[in-house]
Parts: sequence; C-alpha cells; structure tokens
Amino acid sequence: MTDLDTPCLCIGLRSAAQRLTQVYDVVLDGTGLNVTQLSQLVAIRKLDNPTLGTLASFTGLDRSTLGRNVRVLERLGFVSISTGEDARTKTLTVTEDGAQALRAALPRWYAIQERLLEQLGGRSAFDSLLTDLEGAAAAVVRDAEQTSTTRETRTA
Amino acid sequence: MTDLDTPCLCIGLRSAAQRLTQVYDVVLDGTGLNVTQLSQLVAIRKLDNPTLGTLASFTGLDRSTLGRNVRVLERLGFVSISTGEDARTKTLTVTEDGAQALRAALPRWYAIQERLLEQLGGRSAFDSLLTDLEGAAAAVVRDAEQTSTTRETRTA
DNA sequence: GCGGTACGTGGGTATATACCCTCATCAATC
DNA sequence: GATTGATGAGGGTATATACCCACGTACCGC
Repeated sequence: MTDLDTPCLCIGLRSAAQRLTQVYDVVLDGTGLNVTQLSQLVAIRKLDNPTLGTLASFTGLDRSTLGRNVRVLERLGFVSISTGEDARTKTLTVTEDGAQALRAALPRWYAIQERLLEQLGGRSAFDSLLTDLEGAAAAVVRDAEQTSTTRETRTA
Repeated sequence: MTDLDTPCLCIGLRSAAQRLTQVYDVVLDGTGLNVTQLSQLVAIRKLDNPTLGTLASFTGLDRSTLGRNVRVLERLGFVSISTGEDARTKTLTVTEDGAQALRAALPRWYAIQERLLEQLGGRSAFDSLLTDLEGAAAAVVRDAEQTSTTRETRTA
C-alpha cells in the first residue's frame, strides 16, 4: 500500500481539470470571459433569468459560491441582479454587454470543443468515464455512510 | 452551435473532479487531512525533504500556490519549513505529527482508490483518458500559439 | 572582490470553491 | 391577523488555485 505506484485518482483528475481550464482560458483570453464565466452566462441565458438557487442547482455549485461568482459577473457588467417577485429571491439576467461577450467567446469555446473532440475521437470515452466516476463516487459515499451508521449503532 | 447539446468538456471535467474531491474528503474526515494535504504530504515524503520549487514542479502546481498550501500544513503541525543550504530555498519536512496523520489517512485513501477502481473496472480507461486529454490540450495550445503568431505576423 | 544576472520565495490581488450561521421573507396554520 | 416553520440569499471564514512583482540570495565573469 504505497503512494505513487497507484497515483491518486482524485489528484490526477483535478490536475487534468485545472490544465484543461487553463487551456480554455488561454484561448478565451481577450473575450472578457473565462470558461467559468462563460458557462455561467450560458446557463443563465438557457434557464431564462433564473434565481440564484435555481442556477446553483442547475450547475451543481453551492449557492454561496454561485452568489460570489455572479457578483463578479455583475461587476463586469455582464449580468444584472434584481429582486424577484418573491422578495427573497434574486433574479439573474444577462445584460447586453454580457450577450456581446458571449458572441465573442462562444465561437472560440466551440473551436476548442471541436478540436478536443477531434483529438479524443469523440466524446463517448469522455462521457462514459464521467458517468462511471459519478456512479463509483456514489458507491463510495454509500459505503462510507453504511460504515458510519454501523459504527454508530455499535457504539450506541 | 449551441450550449447544452454539447456540454462543455472543461466544466464537466471540473465538476467531476470537485465531486470526487468531496468524496475523498468525506471519507478522510476525522483523519486531520484532506486529499490535497494528503497528496502533498505524500509527495514531500517521497521527494525526501524537497524545496518548495521542487515540490511545485513535481505536483505541477504554481510555486505561490504551493507555498500557501504548505503554510497551512505547517500551521497544522504536519510539516516543518526550514531554510535550506542555499539560503534562498525552503526545505520541507514531514513532522512526526504529519507522519501520524498519514498513518491514519492512508488506509482510507487506499480503500477509496480500491473501491473506485473496482467500480471503474481498473484504471486503464481512466488513465488513457487523462493521457489523451493531456495530448489534446497540448494540441489546442499549439493551435492557439500558431494562430496568434500568424495574427502578429499579419499585423506586423 | 565586485557587479550584474539568474533564481527561489513571499506578498498582493483575484477567482473559484465550500461550509456554517444569520437574517429576511413567505406561507401555512390556528 | 399573529405566530411559527420553511426557504432564499448574504456574510464570515477557510482552502485551493493562479499571476505578477518585489526582494534577497547565489553565482559567474571580470
């Protein structure tokens, strides 16, 4: 049971994601958007002026994380944040500047995707690995919950 | 050319990495180490008291990032940071507390790895995807450099 | 030995991310 | 209609991450 004979799946995946993020960001440089912001603008537009919570569920991010991300977009003038009918909620809207940034960025985003998919020979291997990972992660979490429940029961 | 018909590879990969990180961290909870810290302790031990720069190259992280990460480990008492023979360098050493935390954490880390690999049917698909991604990312970067060079040449 | 260059770290700033607690608002019940 | 419980967002704090610049140290050529 050692270390580098079996490199950490988590760290490996994270490194890959970081490198890929940098690649996207380099290519998007000059459009005013990085890949995080691009994806969030796209999501806001797609969801048609969602609330923070809706966007958070959709993206799988924590609400507070998303709130902070969105404030960056607001400061950049790409999103406007207004109080919804339900006064607890904040509604997000892509501004005209945001739409313009999207028009600049999306072609480049698309070009990266195409190039990557070409190199990867399509997205099936990619998608199935992500799906498998999701399933595997869920299995590990179930195991962990099982174990801790057992431990609590034993202790009690 | 739209958005969610072709979900962003980068965002997908990043989400997967984040979820996987959370899984590791849940399982490691109580050992005093999260997966980032665990991997860094392992790397320090493996590299046998490296300098910050050496560790940064090894892990692929930015030096300043690593400096900050390591200061967290120092504050936790798991790593000691001392000035090297070359007075510019800082040498990293895993303390006894750090070694003890590793003893607590490594079996759990190993259990996650085993469980994940079992679910994934081995690591070949995982590893080859990461390798392919690396190659594909390099290709995209080359394209981008090519393009910008061309643009500069044209402009000049 | 001195001066310039190269190199290793640290600090400032910024984003992305999470968790927990609080506060405000809405809704439902009495 | 007032109290209570649920829900949405914000703020505090923390980690992980990057880039750029400043500073101090080392080394090399003279």
